[in-house]
Formats: sequence, C-alpha cells, structure tokens
Amino acid sequence: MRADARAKRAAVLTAAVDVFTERGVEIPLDEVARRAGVGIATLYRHFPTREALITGAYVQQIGMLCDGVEKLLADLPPDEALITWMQNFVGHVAGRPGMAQALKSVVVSTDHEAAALSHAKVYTALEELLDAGVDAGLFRADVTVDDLAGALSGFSLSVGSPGSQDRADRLIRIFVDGVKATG
Amino acid sequence: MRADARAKRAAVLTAAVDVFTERGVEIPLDEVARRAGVGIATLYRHFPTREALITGAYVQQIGMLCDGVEKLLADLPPDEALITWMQNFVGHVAGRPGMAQALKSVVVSTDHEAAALSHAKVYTALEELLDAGVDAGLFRADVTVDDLAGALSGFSLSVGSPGSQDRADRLIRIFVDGVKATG
DNA sequence: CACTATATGGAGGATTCCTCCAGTTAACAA
DNA sequence: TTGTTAACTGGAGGAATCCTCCATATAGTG
Repeated sequence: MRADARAKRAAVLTAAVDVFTERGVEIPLDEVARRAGVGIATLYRHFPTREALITGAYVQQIGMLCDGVEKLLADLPPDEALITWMQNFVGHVAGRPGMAQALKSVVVSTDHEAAALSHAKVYTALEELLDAGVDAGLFRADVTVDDLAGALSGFSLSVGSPGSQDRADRLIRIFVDGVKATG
Repeated sequence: MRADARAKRAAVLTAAVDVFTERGVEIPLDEVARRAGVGIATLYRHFPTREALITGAYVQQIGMLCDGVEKLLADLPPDEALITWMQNFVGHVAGRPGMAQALKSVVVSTDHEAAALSHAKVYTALEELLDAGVDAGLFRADVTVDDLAGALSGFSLSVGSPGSQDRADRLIRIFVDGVKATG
C-alpha cells in the first residue's frame, strides 16, 4: 500500500472511533469521511462495508487489551487473572458502540488480515490464561479457548444498558467458577 | 385498538417473521409491508422503528419458549432442567436473525406493553428454574434471576455462525456448573 | 525529471426512509 | 338500519443515505 493511502486509512480509523463514540455506529459514513478530511470514495475503498469499518476501528483497541496478560498472571492466581482480564475487557467494551460487534466478528472469523491478527491476539491471551489455570490444577481440562472466547464475546454483547456492567462482572465470576468446577 | 387495526398488526408481524427469516433484519421495510398486504404507513404506525418491529416479531416466539418450564422441572432435576431450557432457547434463536436482539431488548427494558409482558414471562420462567435449584440445595443462593437473564441474552447474542450452536451448548453447561458451585 | 501505477474526491443515480393527508371503515348510539 | 365520528388506511413524495464512477492528482521508481 502506498504511503499516502496508509495515512488516509489511519485517519479514517481515528475519525471512525471518535464519531462512533460520540454518536453511535449508525452514523452516516459521510460524517466519518468529513471528519477524517477524506472523500467518501476513499473511505469506501478502504472499508467496503460499514461492518468492515467498525471492525477496523476497534481492532487496534482489542489488540491493546490483549497485552498485559503476562503481568496479570505474575500478580494474581490464574482464576483471578482470568476474571480480572475478562472484566477489564468487558469494561472497555461498555460505552463503545460497536466494539462488542467488532469483537464478535474478530472472534468468529479470520477473513482479512486485520481480523486474523486480532483473532490471534485474543486467542493467544485467552490461551495463556487458560493454560496457567489448567497447569495449576485450578481449571477443568475440558474447557477450550473457544469456550472462553465465546463467553467473552457473549458477555460483551450483552452489556450496553445501565447496570449491565455490574451484571457482566457477576456473570464472568460465575462463569469462571464453572470453569473451575471439578466436573 | 380497532379490530381491523389488530388484524393488520398481526399480518405485519407474520410477514416480518417470514421476511426476516428469509433475508435478514436489514431488509427494506417496504418489503415487509408489501408481504403483509399493507401500506408502508400502516407498518410505521404500528412499529415506529425497525427495532420495534423486530422486537414485536419475536415477542410471541419468546413467550412460547417460556412455556413448558413446569414440564421440564417435572421430568428433570433442576440443574438439568435449567441447562435444557437454556439450550433449547438458544437453539431457537440460532438461525433467526434479530431474535437475539429482540431477546436482549426484552430483557433490559419494559418500555411498552408487549416488551413488559415478554420480560415478565422470561423472568418468571427463569425464576421457577432458579428457585427449584436453590430449594433443592443444588444452586448457590446468591445467584439472581438477572444473572440468568443476562447469561441467556449473552449466549443468544453470540450464536449465529456455524458451530456456535455447539459452543453455546457448552457455554451454558459451564455456566450452570458455576451456578452450582458452592461458593 | 519523466513515467506509470496507484490513490483521490465528489458528483449524482439509486435506494431507502418516514411523514403527511385525503379517503375509508369499524364501532356505536338512536 | 342508518347516521355520526373517531380511528385507521394507503401511497405519494421530500429528505436522507448509500455507494459507484471517473477525471484528476500524486507517490514511487529508474
């Protein structure tokens, strides 16, 4: 990709995050293009659909949330680390319209490069957390990374109304209790 | 409401379910109106927004899924009844575009009459299941109906891709194990 | 510097949304 | 049955949004 194209692409993503945060993901895409100082055609070339733009906008943030797993595992026992990490993740999703949707599409598909990269990051993070728990004998051995990813995605999708943040935190705790149950 | 209005309303809902099932919830609403044999204005009068229509379309099905809890509880121990009921629910949501979204809006709000009714049905069903488990000493006592509703909503929202049905079934089983854990 | 593949912007046709209002009809009383 | 009225209906059409096309501009290369 040409350097100018890369810059415009980044500008579009930045603008998209801002606009989505302020006014939701249903906003006309012209607004995003204007905010990015870019023609509407440029936006559509980089992101053919609204969904592609939403996914693109949050891929970076999802990646950042995946860092720091090592630190958590160093400071906390595996079960608490998993709980804390998932709660932190869901906390970041709440109030960011579209981010849960982006997470879901990243979890279920590896269609394009960016999605595949994020998918790998999320799965790697969850795998570290899961392995730590299994190695410590805290988690049952039949739980898969897919299970954790599905739970994370589901809980993220269900936040978005007042009070649902607390509820999501509770759900995560109950779920991880299930992961621990000697079943 | 006048009798003719009630009939048209029902026709719109039937058409909406059909069209949503065939072609997703993003379909132009003109299509729904045409299929229902109704003017577009009539559709908009009964359902001012697309979301209202989606919710309305699935309220009935959600209600039906809530029946039969008694029978489950008669045939199965409370934990298996809860698992079976939730799995059955999520199974019905899969492949019905928009139904998960309808469930979520019904769970989080009681804005209008239809939503309030469905909300009550879902909560009543879950309450029976929860109480049965708590009474039997199988479930921890600090789990709330809200928790179960949130989990059901979250798991429903995360289905919708091949293989996610099985995963949802697994998630429900793990979650209910968490509900049982003696915390 | 010249050349070319690549990227750009915005006009505008196509689609979809959603409101308005003139005409129709169900419900009810006499 | 008939008259009255409040409620309901359909669809035209203005407004908003989508998304493609293509003439122009520019980065990258030798």
